[in-house]
Amino acid sequence: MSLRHAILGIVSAKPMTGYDLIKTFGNSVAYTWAAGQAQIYPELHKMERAGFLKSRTAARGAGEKRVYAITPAGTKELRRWVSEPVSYPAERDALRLKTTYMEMASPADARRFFFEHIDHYKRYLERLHVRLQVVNELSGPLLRARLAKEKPADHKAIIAWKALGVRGQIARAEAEIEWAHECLATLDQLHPVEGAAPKKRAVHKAPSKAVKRAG
Amino acid sequence: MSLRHAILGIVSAKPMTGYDLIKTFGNSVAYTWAAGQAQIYPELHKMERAGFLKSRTAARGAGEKRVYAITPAGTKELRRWVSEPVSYPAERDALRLKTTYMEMASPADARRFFFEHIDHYKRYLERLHVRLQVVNELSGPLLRARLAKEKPADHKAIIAWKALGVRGQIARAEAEIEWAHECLATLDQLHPVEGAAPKKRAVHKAPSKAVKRAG
DNA sequence: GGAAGCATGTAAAAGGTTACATGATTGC
DNA sequence: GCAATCATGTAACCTTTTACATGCTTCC
Repeated sequence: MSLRHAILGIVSAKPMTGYDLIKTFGNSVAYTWAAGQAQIYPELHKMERAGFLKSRTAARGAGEKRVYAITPAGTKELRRWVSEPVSYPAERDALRLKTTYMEMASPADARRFFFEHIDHYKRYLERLHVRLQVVNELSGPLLRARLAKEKPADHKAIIAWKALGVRGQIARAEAEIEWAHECLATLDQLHPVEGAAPKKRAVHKAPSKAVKRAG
Repeated sequence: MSLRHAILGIVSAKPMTGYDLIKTFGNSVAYTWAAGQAQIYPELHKMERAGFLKSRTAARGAGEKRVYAITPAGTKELRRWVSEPVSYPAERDALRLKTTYMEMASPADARRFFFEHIDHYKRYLERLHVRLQVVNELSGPLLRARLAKEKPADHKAIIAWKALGVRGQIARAEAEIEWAHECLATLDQLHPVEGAAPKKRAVHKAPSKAVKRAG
């Protein structure tokens, strides 16, 4: 149940509305724990009932909005969770499963998948590098709010751990890109492109036909 | 909905019972798509109703057991799915989220987490390497059954894709281990161990011991 | 007056986990 | 006889996704 703890982590830096929280989940936190609006509002209600959050109404023009702040019990729960061992979830990866049966797809489709894989993770990497810079330059408003609450002696550690979280995602993304290149290389060996200069050892295949096509 | 396609992939090699399928999910497939017994039996019923599988009863001593085989519709569905683009799920990683707030844990707890992370992925890596060897040596009964059904000209591609699926998981596990070492190095800088010789600019280097644990 | 963004919710369904529940067969 | 393993299921619960639903405020 980490959605709860992701929320506690965010509001521990600064009280905010559900809407603000949703935006935060769309930016910084999304790199490690994603959550949608339909999950966040009900969870806020549950957390207030459980005593981890306390809300107050604030003015918004003529109307009102609800601002959530962490309670001492919430802070305690956050620390408890941080110190508790993680349990590793079962592996589940659709593209990897698909790769296992990739001989059933056309070489063109296969090529497309791995290009898309590289593309996906390259774009993810770009956002991660931006995020890493934001962390290292302390240019994020939430991080600034957090640092303002903590002793200057602790700032170094706070920044280091945030950066390492991002670096972990970067490492994973880079591994995915490298793997996809490996897949493309294998694909080129299995199905040499007509007219293309053979790069390495050409694979000698007697039948010129493609492996197998859907149908 | 990849559970369905994982099942189709397995039974496309060889007809089997639900029980056999569960064992297979506990071994080979588990590396890319995990599923428990409580999911598999109901899914088999649904798939038979949908026409993707056909079951027949087989003798088991005095009793009976149910053997599922893929139908032409099932084969078609499998090929359709393989050729269909994947959609990337939202990122969700409990340890990475926890790392973001690791300054709230004690250095001892933090150290423990990353050692456990390394340990977890080292053991996973071991199983993956065994699996890779099984694939490359064609010593798995399911893979043999599959190859027996396909043209020898296609064998190379079938093996290559299975191996690449495993290699992807290996790449990811290795990236996790490297990252955890980076975290440990940072931890050493933030909280130098008493009596330890201070390294300047510690690069991620494995601590000589303690990474290993009895299985 | 209208668009963009602020703000807050609910409902239904899908997918997955944990626990419960049962009984036959094989090998020692 | 007993244990391990074969074999098949269900129930309750939790988490997440997709879609529906509403209305105010700010700025142009």
